[in-house]
Amino acid sequence: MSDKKKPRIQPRLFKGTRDSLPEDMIPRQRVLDVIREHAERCGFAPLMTPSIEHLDVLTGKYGSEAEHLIFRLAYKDGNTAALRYDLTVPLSRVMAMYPSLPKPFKRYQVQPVWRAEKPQKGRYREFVQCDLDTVGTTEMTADAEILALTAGVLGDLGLERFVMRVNHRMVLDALLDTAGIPKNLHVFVIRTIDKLDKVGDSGVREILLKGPSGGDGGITEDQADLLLKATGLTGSPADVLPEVRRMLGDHEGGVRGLSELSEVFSILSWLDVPEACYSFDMSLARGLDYYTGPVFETVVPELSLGSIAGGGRYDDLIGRFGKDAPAVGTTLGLDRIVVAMQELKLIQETKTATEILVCVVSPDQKSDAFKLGGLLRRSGVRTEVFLESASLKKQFTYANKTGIPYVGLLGADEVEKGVVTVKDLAKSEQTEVPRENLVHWIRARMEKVG
RNA sequence: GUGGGCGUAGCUCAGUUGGUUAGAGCGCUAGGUUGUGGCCCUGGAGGUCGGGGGUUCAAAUCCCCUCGCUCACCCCA
Repeated sequence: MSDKKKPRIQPRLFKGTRDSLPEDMIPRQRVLDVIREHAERCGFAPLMTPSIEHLDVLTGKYGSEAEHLIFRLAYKDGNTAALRYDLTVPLSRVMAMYPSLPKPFKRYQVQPVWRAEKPQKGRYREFVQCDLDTVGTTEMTADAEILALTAGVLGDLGLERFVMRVNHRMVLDALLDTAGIPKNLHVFVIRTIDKLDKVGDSGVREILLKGPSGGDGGITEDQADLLLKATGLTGSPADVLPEVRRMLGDHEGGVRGLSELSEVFSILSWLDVPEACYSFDMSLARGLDYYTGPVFETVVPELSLGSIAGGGRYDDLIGRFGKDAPAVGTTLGLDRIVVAMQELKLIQETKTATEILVCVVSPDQKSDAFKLGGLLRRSGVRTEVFLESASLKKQFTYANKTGIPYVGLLGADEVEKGVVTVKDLAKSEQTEVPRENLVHWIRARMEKVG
């Protein structure tokens, strides 16, 4: 009857959003488990904040470029609210609101953020971020700990060939000062340098010489030479630090930035972070306005999906809410990490967590099936008991499509003999297992698989 | 905001001088096999050809407008 009627509302997704079906969620949860484990192992505590904030809490923090990308909400009488753009600004608000929190305050937070961008490959309007931050200390130990934690997580996930690029905002500013670049061109120059990966030295040089308006008003040839020479200095800290120091001379901010970086790198070595996992990279800028000290960004060079993590020190951000506090943190791009792992074939496709489906062979055996299911579940075996009275064909089809590896059959014969017939769907092998051995039997097999 | 590509079944797509009732594969569903899935065979359901207007005896096909998706730039996870 009404089957014939078409639904009036077309099911569709809002631009830039997607559904995470079980096959997407299962690997994501695995990644999340690793992140959570590492975070708590290092003393980071969980935090959640609302998705919606007052608009003025968010504005003026990210810089004019990013500011357009804040998702604004209008509600009654022209009041304005917005969806959070990242997790760092909400944390800053929390720190300003609860001054009695013990310092240093270390927290991790996993929640979606929203950006009103035009979506494209690997970029969405809603995506999940996982942030790790330490508030309340200016010590570089905090910066280094966060980098080490990032490396630990990525290493544990099997992403071996990642590189954490590290730079320092003060060093960058010192470089521009040393080159004699006027303050009003700093933002332009830094943004241009950030494009090195894409357009290369010559492209960057061209843009720099032309200036922000594209005509003249750019920097001089000599300045461009100096900048490109400096940004070419990328690699092991032991090699690069001294050269940069020579280049920047006595510039006060430069000296301070370099000494902070060298401290960070020392601590990383104490923490046994392999040298191959990080580099000093003079070309790293980071777009967000609120960074004040070390900045970092993690990439997997063999993949072209942008950065999978990024962060830095933001000592002045919390102060804008009235209560000063230094802070440093990183964002792990949960979704992108999963993509990276998929592309590197580090995730075996799993559609279900269920280990065995207990079939209801006939209505008479319903109680036996559910009793067995209960027993298995109490023993920690992930068990489904088929909920409907249906043909075995249908029940097997369900197991097959869902990806459940084992099927248990408990009919009159089995009940009488005190066994369960278990079929391995992948191998198409079937055996009778005594009821009391079933838990052990499954455990042994599931562990072998992984 | 600026450019390019694409909209035909749930999905991936065929469908050229405009011409009967718009097709395939996959998926879904029922059966072949009433204690057994994946393979195979047979049947079934499922389409205002993105939407609107125009040209024409006739439009998925040609023209105009519009909406949507997508990729790139910008910026970023």
